[in-house]
Amino acid sequence: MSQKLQAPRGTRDFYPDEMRLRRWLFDHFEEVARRYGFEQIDAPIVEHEELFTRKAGEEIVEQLYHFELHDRRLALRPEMTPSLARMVLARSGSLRMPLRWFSLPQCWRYERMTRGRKREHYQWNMDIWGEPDVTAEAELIAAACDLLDRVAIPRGDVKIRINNRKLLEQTLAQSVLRERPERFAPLCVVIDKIDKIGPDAVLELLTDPGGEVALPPEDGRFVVDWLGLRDLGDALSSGPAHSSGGAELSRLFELLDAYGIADRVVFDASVVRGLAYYTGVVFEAFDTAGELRAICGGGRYDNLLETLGGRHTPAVGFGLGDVVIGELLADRNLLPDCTRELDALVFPFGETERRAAVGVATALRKQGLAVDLVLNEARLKRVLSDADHNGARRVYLLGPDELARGEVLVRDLQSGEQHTEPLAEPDGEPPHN
RNA sequence: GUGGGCGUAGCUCAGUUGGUUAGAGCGCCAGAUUGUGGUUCUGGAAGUCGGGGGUUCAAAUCCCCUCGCCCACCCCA
Repeated sequence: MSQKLQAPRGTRDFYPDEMRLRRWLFDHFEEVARRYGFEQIDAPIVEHEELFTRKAGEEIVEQLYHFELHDRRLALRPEMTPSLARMVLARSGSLRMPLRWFSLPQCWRYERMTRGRKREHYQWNMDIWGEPDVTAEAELIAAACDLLDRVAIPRGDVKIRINNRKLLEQTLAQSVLRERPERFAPLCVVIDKIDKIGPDAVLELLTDPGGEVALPPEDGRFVVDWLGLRDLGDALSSGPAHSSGGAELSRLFELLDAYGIADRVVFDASVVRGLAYYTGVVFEAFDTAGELRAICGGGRYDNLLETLGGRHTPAVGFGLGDVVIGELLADRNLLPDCTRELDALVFPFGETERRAAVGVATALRKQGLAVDLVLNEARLKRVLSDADHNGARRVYLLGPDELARGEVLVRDLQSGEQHTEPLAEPDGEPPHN
């Protein structure tokens, strides 16, 4: 096939087989969102590029799909949060807080591909606006856990690492960053890489005199040592005396215990996330086997609306992409067998019976059934074979004999049993989904 | 970006000392008489052997270039 006829690298076509799996996953996203009282929103996939450029060395900004059209600089959204913030800002006077909004945006990022990383993915976003308390974080983390349960990932195969940028910021504010608090965001962007490049490389970046952070070596060492903490108690005792960030974490873990998910979360001082706008609690889900990149990530971004010119509005959210969780499910053989489902197939033997067949199909469709009507003149053998192939439960057969008697012959494909029904009111069963 | 592997029918793949019309399984299509599927049997269609160039009497097979896919590393959400 000509290369120009292939989908661009890193993008996917969804044939019915794949689409059914996607539908299955999205149904779970939507159902969890519904159970937590979230309402769905959407926004344009194309935004003004400026909405996404934040100059903190974020990779997400460097990997924008962008283009210029009629003197406008536009970009495909690499994530949903800026669009969401834009929407909140536009109606900030009339929105009744707190808000619980979710979305299923397709997001784009131009980067080199590896396993679990494409240039396009669908990301389930769950956000709460207007709630400064960590009760919001707890609610979101619980929702993420519910999703993992719904797709049957064994408890323990995925855990959620939690940290609080505020705790780190408050710790560093008294020492390393006392003279340069503005370097905190770029510092977090660098720290985010620690899992991928290791502590030594992070130290190098932090202390690079030409870098955005440019810490003295001993200060860099202090930061990297801090990141090694995995026990909240240790972090609290070695942090500042009355850190609100530490107190938030203690409270959050308590709340998560109330949700019954204390065993699925861990404190990890090295988690900061790679986006500049996070201000407080940050978290990410990862597979405990360590085979994949983060499955889900999120956190609190209380200042984002202000940076767009709005009023200070607390907000917290997470994103969970379809690609990584799809890999995880495929690896564990947890993807369901989604077969096509069709309630009925209606078959007129010839054009003489078509009018009656249309009537049967219409009546069944009015009952809410999924009905395929054979559109051409076909042989019965072929029609039954098609019906079988397409997962139809019943076939409504209309030949000259049936028409003469004012009946339709109904064949159940599972049992092979047949019975007749009066043509006037064919008796479909309720839809099965 | 570097290294390695792969690219033959819709899919999974056979096919080397270069040698007639390039194969299998699955799938697809059509039959096995009159209006009955999932099984079986028979037959059929379908491939610029990823693309381009070169060597040769002759290339799926050898060489070069190129594109694409996979893995690892590098890099990075």
